[in-house]
Amino acid sequence: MRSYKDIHNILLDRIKGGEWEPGALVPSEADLAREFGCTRVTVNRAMQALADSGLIERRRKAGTRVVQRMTRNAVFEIQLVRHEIEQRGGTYKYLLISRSEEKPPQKVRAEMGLSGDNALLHVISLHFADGAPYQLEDRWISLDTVTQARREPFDAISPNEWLLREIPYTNAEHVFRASRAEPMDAEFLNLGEGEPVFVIERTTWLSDAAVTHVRLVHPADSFRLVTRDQHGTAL
Amino acid sequence: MRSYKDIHNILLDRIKGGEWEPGALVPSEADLAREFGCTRVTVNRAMQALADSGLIERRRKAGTRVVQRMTRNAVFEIQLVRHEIEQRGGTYKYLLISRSEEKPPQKVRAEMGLSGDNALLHVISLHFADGAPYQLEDRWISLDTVTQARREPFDAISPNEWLLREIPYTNAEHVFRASRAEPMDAEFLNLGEGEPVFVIERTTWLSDAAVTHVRLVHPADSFRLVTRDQHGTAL
DNA sequence: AAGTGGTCTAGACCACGGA
DNA sequence: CCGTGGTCTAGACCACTTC
Repeated sequence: MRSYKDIHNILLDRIKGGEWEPGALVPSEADLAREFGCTRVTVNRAMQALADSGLIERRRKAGTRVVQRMTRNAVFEIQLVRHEIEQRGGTYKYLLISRSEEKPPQKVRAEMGLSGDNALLHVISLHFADGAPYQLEDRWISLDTVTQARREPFDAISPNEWLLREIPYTNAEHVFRASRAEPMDAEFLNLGEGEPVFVIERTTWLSDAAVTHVRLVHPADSFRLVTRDQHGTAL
Repeated sequence: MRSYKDIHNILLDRIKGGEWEPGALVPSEADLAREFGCTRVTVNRAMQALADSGLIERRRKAGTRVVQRMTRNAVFEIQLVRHEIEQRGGTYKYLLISRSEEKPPQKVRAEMGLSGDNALLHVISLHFADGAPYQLEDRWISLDTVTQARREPFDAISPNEWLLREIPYTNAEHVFRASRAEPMDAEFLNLGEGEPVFVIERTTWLSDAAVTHVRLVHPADSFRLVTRDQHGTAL
């Protein structure tokens, strides 16, 4: 018998192989169901998977077409810094640098979409791989959303890890860029000022409430982000 | 009536709201089906969506649990450079720098997983935004996989655009990093040597055959990669 | 109006894997 | 063993959108 996965793969091959060209109209579910000797539901499931991975577009009555758009998606996995390091067989160390309640700069406030001028929790810390500074974490935490953070010293566990363990989030925004080491970056990462660094800025929300905004700075030489992407592999 | 999307959202709320904590066992499909007054299939569909977005883990007999593993996926969209620039209202310009058949350096060969020592097509080109160099494209194209490339001069259309239009691919690997401008980068991007750049290296395959490997270099100041991610949003 | 995808039900069998 | 998820069928109704 043909499972929806079989059908998915067959259809995938037809697209990859060029049998169904970009923009082409694909047979209807009913036709394919007849062809494969199964129910329309089964075909539907295979096609939904293809649509989810962005290879086809479906519209009622208009039918299903192979996409023409020239964008593809790439997926990367967000891990704990600690796991990232340990997974490569490195030794991880964490160091708290400072922890205070402060009013954030305008830029952070804007990024998090905050309206009032409440103080946030500002935690700066450092992550080491094999004894060398690997990542500087400069983080702002909303005390309105994450009230528990007020009681957490962050001296033994990084905000990164604590938040990920304690606080769910629903939305995230990432910005990746190359930049020059700022004075603080240079000091803690043992770099000359202006040397290249890889910066990740991440803001997360729980529903509409901002949770945290963080700036993660890595020495350019010791950091790379890798993705491996396959068509048809859903998230 | 309750649709699978309703159920999906209800379950999502229970996870987000902390009613079902990380690691907790979720009721069985049969129980939930009774609770919502629908078929098990409908519940199954809602749960599959949650599993796809990585919020729950399901195992036969063991049941379904809210994940504890704290990795999440982020998705970014890969566009044509031209579209990227035009979408921001910028003016795009393309310039071919060189085009030749050469044996690639060992590093490129390894990245593409090539065994022989065939020559590849080596195309270097430059993409401008509003008159300023935006991206240097240093690309190797497999002439075995992409025989048509031999006849394409790439003087009017960039390899980036040509490949995306002509050649399907099935797998891709991306590496993102910050780096120092190499001599060639500095020359074409109007940078001082050693200044920070943002580098993307992409290799793509069609089934198991390598298609192309490219190194895309951007001045650090004018490039950022942004993602916006929501739970439950499949690819 | 009619064709196409979206979804549900009721019932069934199977595959996996924990106890 | 047996509970849980994985999947299929047959039939049905609905929702959308183009013709």
